[in-house]
Amino acid sequence: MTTQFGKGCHLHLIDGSAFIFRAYHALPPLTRKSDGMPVGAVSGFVNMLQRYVEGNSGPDAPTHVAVIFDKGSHTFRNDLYDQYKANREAMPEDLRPQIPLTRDATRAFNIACEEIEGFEADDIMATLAHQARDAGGRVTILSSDKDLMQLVGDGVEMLDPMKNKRIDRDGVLEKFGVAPERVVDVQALAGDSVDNVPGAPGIGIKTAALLINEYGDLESLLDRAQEIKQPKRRQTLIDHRAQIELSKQLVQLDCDMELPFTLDDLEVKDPVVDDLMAFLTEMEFRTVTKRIADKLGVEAPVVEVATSAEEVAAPEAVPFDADKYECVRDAAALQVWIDRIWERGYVAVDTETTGLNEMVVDLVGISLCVEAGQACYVPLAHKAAPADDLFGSDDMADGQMDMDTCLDLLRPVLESDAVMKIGQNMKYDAKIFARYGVAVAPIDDTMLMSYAMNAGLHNHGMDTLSDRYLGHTPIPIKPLLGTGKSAITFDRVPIDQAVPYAAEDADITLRLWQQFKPQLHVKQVTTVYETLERPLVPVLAQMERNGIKVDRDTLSRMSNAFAQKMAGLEAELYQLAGHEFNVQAPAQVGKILFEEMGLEGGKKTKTGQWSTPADVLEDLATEHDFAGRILDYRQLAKLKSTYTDALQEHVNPDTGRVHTSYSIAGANTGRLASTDPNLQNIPIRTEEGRRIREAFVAEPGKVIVALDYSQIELRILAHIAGIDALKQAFLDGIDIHAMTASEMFDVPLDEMTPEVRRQAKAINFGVIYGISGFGLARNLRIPRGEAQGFIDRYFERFPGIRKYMDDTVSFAKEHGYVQTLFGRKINTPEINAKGPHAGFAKRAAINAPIQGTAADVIRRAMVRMPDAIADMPAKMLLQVHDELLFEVETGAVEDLIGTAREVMENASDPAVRLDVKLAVDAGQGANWAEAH
DNA sequence: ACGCTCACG
DNA sequence: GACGTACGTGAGCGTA
Repeated sequence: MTTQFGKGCHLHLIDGSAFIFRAYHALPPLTRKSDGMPVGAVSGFVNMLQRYVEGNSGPDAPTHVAVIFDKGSHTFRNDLYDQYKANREAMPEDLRPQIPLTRDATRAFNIACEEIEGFEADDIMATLAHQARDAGGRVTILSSDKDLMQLVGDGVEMLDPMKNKRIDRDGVLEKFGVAPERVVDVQALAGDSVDNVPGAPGIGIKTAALLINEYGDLESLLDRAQEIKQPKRRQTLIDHRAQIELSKQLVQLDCDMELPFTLDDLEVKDPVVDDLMAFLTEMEFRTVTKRIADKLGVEAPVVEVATSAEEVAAPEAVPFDADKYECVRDAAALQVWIDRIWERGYVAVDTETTGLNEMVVDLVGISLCVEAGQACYVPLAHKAAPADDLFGSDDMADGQMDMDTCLDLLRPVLESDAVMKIGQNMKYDAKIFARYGVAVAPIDDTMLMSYAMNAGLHNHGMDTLSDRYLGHTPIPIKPLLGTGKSAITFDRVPIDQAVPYAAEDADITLRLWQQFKPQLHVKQVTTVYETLERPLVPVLAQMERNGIKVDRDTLSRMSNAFAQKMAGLEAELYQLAGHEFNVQAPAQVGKILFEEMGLEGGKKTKTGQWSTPADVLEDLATEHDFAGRILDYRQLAKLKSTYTDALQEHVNPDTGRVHTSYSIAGANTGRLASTDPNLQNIPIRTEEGRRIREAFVAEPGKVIVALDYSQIELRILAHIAGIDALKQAFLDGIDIHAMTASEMFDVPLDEMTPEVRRQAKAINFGVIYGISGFGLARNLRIPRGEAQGFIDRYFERFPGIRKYMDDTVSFAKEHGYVQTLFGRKINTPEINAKGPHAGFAKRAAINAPIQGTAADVIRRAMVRMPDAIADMPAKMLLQVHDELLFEVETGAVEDLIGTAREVMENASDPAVRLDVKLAVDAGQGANWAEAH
């Protein structure tokens, strides 16, 4: 019954993207009950298709129809002009997962559904319209996009589906002032701010049409531009000729594409009722399913809708099956996966490497997963022989793709805006890819999703998440790599063993994502995830890759000096003790102090050993030199081993710099943590330790700049607890600890003694930590009763603080979590515990909103910083909780300080209006010691 | 592997 | 009435 497309045929071309966006914006967010999948746009899309189908009767009915979609964001137009559509807003988060479903919906209606990588839907429609016209048929384009108006004429018309208004030649003339053939000329001149087509500055559609009508076409106009009377207009056309010609190329649709299908493939077919009903049921659309079933004259299938998330069993589990994972060994096999990724719009990615330090390790292989249970591993650099093979052990194993070939094939998907790349701790993989020249974006991260939802409940490593949320224990890596000295790197793992392990990681990640993504809304942490967690990934990746220059010679000299002093102290200590012992063993030190010397005040740890912490030794030091010497020795040993020695090992041989790694999901409160090495605890409190910072230097011609928030936690406390006296003090720029002391002890500010101020300062910090009489007493070394008196006095003067504390604890007891000002949730599972646990949990709950809000503030500043300083010769290097460190060219220091301070001081805006202004102190110098 | 101690905010 | 406590981290060392 197939008829050849030709005279008498009528082709309908539906602009799929326009349908999707209209559907998305017309409907409120709607989620599928069973799993929370957003389906609002799909529902709207289905409605529009249904209305379309219903309206297709009578003599004007189409014989052929197709819905045409965009695919990928990179087209030949981006090659012509990299700014094409560059200012287009990113696709909304909850729309992206619905895109593949709109394809499914179209197929469910048995309507042809077409898209071609690298081309816009407009080009496909242009080509089809020309083919149909040339074959003698009629064409109707269902779209209101003015870019398509150039196609109108000779049997091609547009139909605005919203206004139900047909647009023919006259309609185009009305809109553009020229015939359809000249529409591109007008667009080339007028440009298009939506698509970021430049055009000619200062010329709009009206003027453009005037000029084209006068000179006939664009080429003639540009050739004869000298003749234009208005001087400004003339000059614009002469100056911007290249830009105008480029614009024409951008707006000109491609009517001669090679299509992998023919018009005949687009013939109108009746829907297959079962397929359509199956799709609607799967989407859990009750009303729409019933309506369409009625229209089709069939019984509506029962759509089961769960009443709450808890009642729903886990989405029917596809069992984990390592045998199903594919090993991808050549380009053809990889291409199959890439095609599937484009079709899906998302992919879970995992990299395997030769180690854990992403600045050093080599890429060994890549895993991909597009659907639960369906994953592959692409081995790239596995060695042929195991490590203990003495002969030819560096030969590559057979059957692996060439690294560059693989990365070149994957790069388009990994960099495409249209494909979401899903990872578990994506910062790691993104840094690896970055070193291989691939800029992975956009990304989702299951670790960060878990962190946003479950901070405080458990850690967010893959093993934990898989066990907890998928009920599946991942294949352990240990048996593959071995332990200790005989451990091998992943490139020595035989490929057949690597495949199940590596592919499973991607499979797990995808399943976690499918589960977590819809839950972000339910748990109301989407904004936290999207503004405070995820955007930090590229920012931190860049900072970590920047690294900071560390001068090994400086450290080395200090290390030698420390060693000498330690040797001297060691000898003295042996003499004082009367025998040799291990100075660094607390148990031995305790034995000497509390048994051999018989000193009082010793306590034992829960393991039964003598305890010798610094504060105890400090008290003893007044009685006996031994304790003081131990303290001195310990300080030096700490500085030497942790800083001057270990830090040198962390200098990267390629960059000469130290590259820390930040954990985004480590600290429950939202703070970052720095590891390998920890650069957030470089000494500063003692003069000797502080000198370590002299080794953190700027390159020649550059300067280290440090900006830190002044008293940010106390300011946040003043805001949250609404303490007017504190707010006023910050407003007036008064010394906040002195003010506290003055209020508490009725001492005028100008008679304040350092001792009284010190006590008030301890109380201020104590408040932030969830103060207790015992803790304050120990900190200030005063009797417990006296400390309690201070606290009572404090609460009398600042009753808002006590209220904040009580309110916070009762909120935590009721809800099981506390919140920062920006909505970050910190779970408090122990808050209702009995016994000593309870005290910990209470204090943590009191502290978390304050510490967490401060953490949120600096995160916001960091996310905004790269754009703010983009045109400055400056790099952001480190974050130390309330401080950001930069390396800046000497001439740009003041600029950088001005801009970065602005970003930091206003970081809470516009989400939160703080009653207290945030203040930022700045310093600069050749090294970190000078900058602080 | 774990506890102790100590470096930072 | 006793208990055991300042909040949040990471690293190096000694000891099991």
